[in-house]
Amino acid sequence: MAVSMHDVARHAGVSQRTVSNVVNGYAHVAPATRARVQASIEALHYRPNPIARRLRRGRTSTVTLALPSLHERYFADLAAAVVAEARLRELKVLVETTEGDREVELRILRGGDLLTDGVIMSAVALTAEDEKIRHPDYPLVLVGDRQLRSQIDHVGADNRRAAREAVLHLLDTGRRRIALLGVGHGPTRTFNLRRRGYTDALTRYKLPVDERLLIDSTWTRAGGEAAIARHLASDSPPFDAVFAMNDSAAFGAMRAVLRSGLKVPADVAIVGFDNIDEAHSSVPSLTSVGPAYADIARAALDLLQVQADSQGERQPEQRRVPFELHVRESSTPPSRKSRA
Amino acid sequence: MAVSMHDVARHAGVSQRTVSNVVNGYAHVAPATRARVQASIEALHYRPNPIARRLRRGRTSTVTLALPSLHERYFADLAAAVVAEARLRELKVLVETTEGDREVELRILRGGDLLTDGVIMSAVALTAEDEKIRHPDYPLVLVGDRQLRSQIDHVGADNRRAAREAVLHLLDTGRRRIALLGVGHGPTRTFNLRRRGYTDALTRYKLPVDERLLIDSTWTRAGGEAAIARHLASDSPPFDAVFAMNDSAAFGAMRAVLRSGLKVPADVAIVGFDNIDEAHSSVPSLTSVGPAYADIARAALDLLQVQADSQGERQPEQRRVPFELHVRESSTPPSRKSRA
DNA sequence: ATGAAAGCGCTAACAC
DNA sequence: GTGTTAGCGCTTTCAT
Repeated sequence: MAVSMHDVARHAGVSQRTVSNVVNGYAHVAPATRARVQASIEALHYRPNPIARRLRRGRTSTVTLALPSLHERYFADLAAAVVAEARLRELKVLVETTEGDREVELRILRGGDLLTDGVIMSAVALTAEDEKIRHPDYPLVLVGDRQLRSQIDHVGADNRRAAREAVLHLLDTGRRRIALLGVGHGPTRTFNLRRRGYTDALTRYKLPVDERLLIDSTWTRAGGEAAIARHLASDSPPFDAVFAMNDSAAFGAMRAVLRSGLKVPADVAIVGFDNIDEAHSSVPSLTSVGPAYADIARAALDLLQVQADSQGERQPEQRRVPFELHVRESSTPPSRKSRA
Repeated sequence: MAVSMHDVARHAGVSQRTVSNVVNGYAHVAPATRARVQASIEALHYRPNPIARRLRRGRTSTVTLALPSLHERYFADLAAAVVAEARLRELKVLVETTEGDREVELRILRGGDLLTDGVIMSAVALTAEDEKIRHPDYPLVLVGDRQLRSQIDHVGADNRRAAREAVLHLLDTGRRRIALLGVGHGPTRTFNLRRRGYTDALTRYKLPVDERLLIDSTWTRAGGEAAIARHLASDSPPFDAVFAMNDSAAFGAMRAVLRSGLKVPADVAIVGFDNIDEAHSSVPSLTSVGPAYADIARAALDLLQVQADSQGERQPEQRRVPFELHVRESSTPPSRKSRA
């Protein structure tokens, strides 16, 4: 067995209590005593046993992060953010992968093994019905773009606001005829929110929505390219910017625009959604809105803390965190120099 | 407080010992007793306290995985593999990110907080000198391509064998004049191992090494492209395959080959190293060797177990795990149909 | 087959 | 300012 607090106490000729006081940096320890205890700690190479401490304190200072996988960049980045934010709060993070397996998600909903102080989960297989089996006292926060759950705290990104910011960026840099690419496809809820953000921005500038600039297209590269090419070849009204529902469609649009002989961003600015890797490596690089991972992590850990502090008589909360707009070459104002 | 084993014992009218036996599935419990205890467990919604169990058992059944970051795909994939393999062994994984900070790595070397049963670390800032401060009894395994450490168990990938497999694949599919791209650059040790693998393969086929096919180049896209373009434009002997020291150089090579009017893979097969994302999305997709994450995870957890079981009188071990060859379009034999 | 009880290493309430 | 000590909830030795 390793050396315990008791051993140190004996070695220093004090009580265990005093050793504990020294180790935990409590006040009211005579300097001489403290020094003696410190010496014994070093002499014996004493290290406090964190498990005993956890048992005694009744808290683990650890949270579980349950994700479908770590192979997708989105989840890996989210995990990185949670680990970083947890570190600031002196918390550890236990990572579990669910592989999107409903059974695994259900087990976590029931409290898993109760090993940590709570769980942050990105659930993909749970249904609204499943909520009922949730462990009543075990802190749990859901993250991600899934449907709102009525009874469980949830952190999601603010699609409407993100779209508004993206479009405002285009308006702020002088664009006035902004096409919305990806209409009629994608997850309905998500699309509606983003379209509303598009409208919000135009309204802010007192501009009407021109229905002819709402371009029907799947959220794919091929779909975006075909739709934009078709638009450009037709007698539809021209645009000086494209706001695409995701980056794939945006890249398709970029290709169609360039092939038509127009320049990006000089003639047409392009903004995408999701901020995929390619967005910053493409030529020109693509302006895009992406999740603000640090904000998500912070909100999730905050909610866990709130649950731990409350005695159960709370109403569940939905926290919307903003996306981040990454301005790149595809929308750099024509008047400015494009960045390297 | 939550309901404890003691509560269940009282409720069922048995001793705590019997409840423990039931919970842990021990034999020698009368069926009737077991049923009664089970009923009480359910009635009271009893869940064993894992922290108390860990304290008592003296094991946490948890390992720490310390990585520089989770943003790089390599580390995220490694983490995914460790989590998956740990799950099979009924172990939990605590993830920490070091940000490549030497102080953080040193703290882990000293045993960190001793919270888990051991650490798997991908160290990037430690020097050979640092080894000395290692905690003597705390299981630690280093993973990655760093220099061999004499006193700490280490899991690394087998560069020589990987290169040999890659070149054998080219030879097996009929290539006979295989250029080695990236000579004179990159990490010396890594380069030497991979070149040796190249030679091994040729030797196996009783082919001589043609010095003129050892092409000097940085391990970058631009470097690879320039070097191959130069070679093709000169009167240097032609090749029917290129084995590049990494995928970036391989993509450069691919571009140079295509621009010269030659076809990939019909005229020239190309194989890279690292298996980066782009390798499977490019057109044509790139054959490449990459780390076998599952093998790394398995070896690392095995070593941790070995250390836990041994009483310190072991010699440190270096485990070399194989890379995996991902055959894609850039080296698909001309005789076969290229896959979609 | 089951009970009684010690004790893992720590924190903190209670003394003085 | 420091000592004494009772648990936190569990596993497990020693009984019977």
